[in-house]
Amino acid sequence: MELASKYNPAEVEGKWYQYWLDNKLFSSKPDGREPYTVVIPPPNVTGVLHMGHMLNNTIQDILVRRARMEGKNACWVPGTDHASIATEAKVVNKLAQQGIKKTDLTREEFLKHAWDWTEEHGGIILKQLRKLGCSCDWDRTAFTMDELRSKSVIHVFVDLYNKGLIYRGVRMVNWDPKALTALSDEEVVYKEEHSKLYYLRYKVEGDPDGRYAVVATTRPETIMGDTAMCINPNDPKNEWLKGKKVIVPLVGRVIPVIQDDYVDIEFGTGCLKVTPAHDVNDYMLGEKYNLDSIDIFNDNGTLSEKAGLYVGMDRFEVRKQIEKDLAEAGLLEKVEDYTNKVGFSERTNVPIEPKLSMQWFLKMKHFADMATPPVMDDAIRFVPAKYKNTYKHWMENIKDWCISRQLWWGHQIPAYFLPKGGFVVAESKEEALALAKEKTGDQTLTMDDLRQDPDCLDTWFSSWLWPISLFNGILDPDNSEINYYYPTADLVTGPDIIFFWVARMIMAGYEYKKDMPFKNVYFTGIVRDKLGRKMSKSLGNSPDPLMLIEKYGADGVRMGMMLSAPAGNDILFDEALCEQGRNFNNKIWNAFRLVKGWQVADIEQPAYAKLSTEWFEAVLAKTAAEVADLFSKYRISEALMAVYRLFWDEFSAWYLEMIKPAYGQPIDKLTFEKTLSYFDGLLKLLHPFMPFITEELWQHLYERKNGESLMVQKMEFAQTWNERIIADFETVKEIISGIRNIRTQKQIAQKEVLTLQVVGDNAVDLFNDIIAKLCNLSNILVVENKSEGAVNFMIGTTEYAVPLGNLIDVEEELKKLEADLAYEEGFLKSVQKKLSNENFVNKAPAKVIEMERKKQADAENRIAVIKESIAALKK
RNA sequence: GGGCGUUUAGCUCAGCUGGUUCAGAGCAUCUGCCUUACAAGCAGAGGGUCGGCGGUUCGAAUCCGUCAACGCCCACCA
Repeated sequence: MELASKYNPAEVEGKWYQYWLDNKLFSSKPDGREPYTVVIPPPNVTGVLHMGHMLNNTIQDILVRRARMEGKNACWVPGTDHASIATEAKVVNKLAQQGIKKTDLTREEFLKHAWDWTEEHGGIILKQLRKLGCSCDWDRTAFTMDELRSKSVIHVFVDLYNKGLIYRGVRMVNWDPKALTALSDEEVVYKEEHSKLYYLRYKVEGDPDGRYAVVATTRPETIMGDTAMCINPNDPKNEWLKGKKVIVPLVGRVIPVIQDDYVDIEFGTGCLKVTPAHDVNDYMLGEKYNLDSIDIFNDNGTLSEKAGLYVGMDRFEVRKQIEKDLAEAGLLEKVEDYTNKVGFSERTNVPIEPKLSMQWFLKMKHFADMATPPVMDDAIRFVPAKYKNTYKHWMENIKDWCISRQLWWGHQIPAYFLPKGGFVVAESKEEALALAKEKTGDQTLTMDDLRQDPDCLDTWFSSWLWPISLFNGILDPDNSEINYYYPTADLVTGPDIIFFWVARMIMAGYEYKKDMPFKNVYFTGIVRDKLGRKMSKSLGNSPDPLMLIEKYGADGVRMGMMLSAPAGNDILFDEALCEQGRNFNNKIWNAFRLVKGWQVADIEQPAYAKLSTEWFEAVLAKTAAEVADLFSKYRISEALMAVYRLFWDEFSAWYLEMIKPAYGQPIDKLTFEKTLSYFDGLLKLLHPFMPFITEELWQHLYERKNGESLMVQKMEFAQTWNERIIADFETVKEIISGIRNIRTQKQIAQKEVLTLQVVGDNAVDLFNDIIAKLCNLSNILVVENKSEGAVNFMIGTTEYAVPLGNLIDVEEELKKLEADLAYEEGFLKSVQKKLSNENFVNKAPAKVIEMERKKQADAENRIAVIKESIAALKK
């Protein structure tokens, strides 16, 4: 077989992916094996692949492929999320470009557009995952709004309502004036803003002296909603305002001065304007003191009729205008610069408006109580564990979840309003009608009399069921699939959705399966560029993943991602890492070319080759065990590094060089076959990280039958190994390095044959042939004294020397030896100091003292050798 | 304002309950090599008083305190 000197991923990746698909190797059905289940964090259905997905899905695929090779029944379920608010926004934008307003459409018309859009763009991202090599069971591809998932969501809503855990009511919610919907607390991100603090004058009603109170506010545009002013009862400077009434500037409304110790005496003037409709705290004050609530805003953030002033203007325009008007009216005391935190909508990035509105809520305490202990007790393991704290804190301060959204794209809330007030909740309109008749006693009611709540549910209200609903565990709770695949094994996701998704899945798991949804959660970091900046479209610092795959191959990119991705740490992505990945592919490729290029002959195995195979066998087994251990700790990038070094250093640089036959010579059959089997083992270890190149080479390693694949080979390695040979060979490596170093320093070509002298005892003489081979030595001799004109080096306490005759530079050699001597003497001194310290000798454990004594003896030994060498040179 | 985390070579990170010359790895850098698998390579080398200060200890990168810088999460101070 002729192989190019460079590996070309493009030629093989598509071929093998199709082969895996054709042979149904990703497919999973319940059987007698131990299941290993992973559910994909469903990407937005209309999204495209970005670097975060690349990282996340690479990790999942590595875990899944590894588990599959460990003999488990691996099932990775893919799917997409309808992403209610994000998708609806995209559709609205697209319609706007065509000159269509959402408000001009009926719900049905709009949903038709949304489904068209979903079908057009939907699933692109899943196709892209195939390019990356993801081994998902595509036959199981699901969508959070497909029939089964939708029915599950509706069923759960009705169930929780019947359990009394869902309620409807008017509450202060986070209102997104752009998306025109309520949001949950988690969908609000607080950002620091440089704004202004306005000091407004509120004249005291009927005050003969025309006195006024000053109120500091960041939102002067809300004064039209003021229904009280509040002071702290213990505030002496505002004592005079007690029991008075004040006049809202410009508006002219007379409002009472109330007292509550909520007010911070130190802040501003100690006077607080109270706007119950537009501030969460004011709302609480309003409730407490039974104040009027005037909602001055329309849903889109413009001023409503109720404001009386500035009607129809945008809230931020009003802020500018009212500042001028207040100043003109002499009602603006002063304006200060001020920094405060403003809540923004996570999706539309506009400032949130606290708004009183009728919404559906889920009571959360019940869920938090169930979901906290398993994480704290590590029944569900978080990697890294630090997120346990975050989780606990959120659970302990949980608030009810606003689950209704004023959107059309999503699961419509299964509540039906009755003609004469009230509502019923049911899974279908038929059931709703029956319930309605029962509730009202009115048997003449028809379907047409029922009006379904137009709102839909928060996206996360469907995603929280994902690990269950994927296996139809909601509608058919005891089916064989859910019983087999649930609980899933590992969840791989970002810490940014720990509350949105992870926590809530745990809640749903215990509510509906009485069990955890997954055993381990691996939190990835955020992918940043090499300067540490978040990747974003606007910065243009986010590489296109598909271009990267084209350039470096999927295996190269996967390795690039994994090289710097410890759990929980942000990863600083640098294309150079993909290059490293590609180079590694090439290394593997070329090692394969070498091995497969050998002539094999039926000759006896040379002793050095036998020893080499014994050594590598030990290294392979030991590293495989290390890798398994690292995987169990989810230290995946370290596992990759261990395999990388095994292949590059131990196998290619050492082992292959050791057994490589001389030019034109054949290799013995036994060594060759062992080498192929090591290659086979290496490919298995590598396969989860780089599936394509490993499959390509595995297929060529031996004759394979159609349908066979590395993907499903058993990852099995010896559990014990010869530790002694590994340790001995480390010494051998040092000896070889020492000789190579001499060659480099003295500029002696590899072709020139040298000899090696071992002064005293040769502890690793078994390896003489190998040392001679790798260093081009004619012989290795044990001597009592090294020859004159030999350059020496020490490994431990053994001296090695290479006779060079008159090649050596005496001056230079002396200099080097003097430096060594100085170092050794310094070292000896520090050891002696330790040993002469009574405290140390009395208190340190015997083992440690013994160690120090050995250090001392060794150092003395080496010093003697160096001094001897110096003396010899000076002669 | 509260909580958590990080700080080790130019970069990204290991270093578990303090003790084998423990200060490591990969990349990058430098030097020499187109040696018949691989220049996307081979061989060799340099580089850090483990953020600062203080403490515990015979002994601290490792434990404690404190300060600093950075990052993340949470929080209704207008």
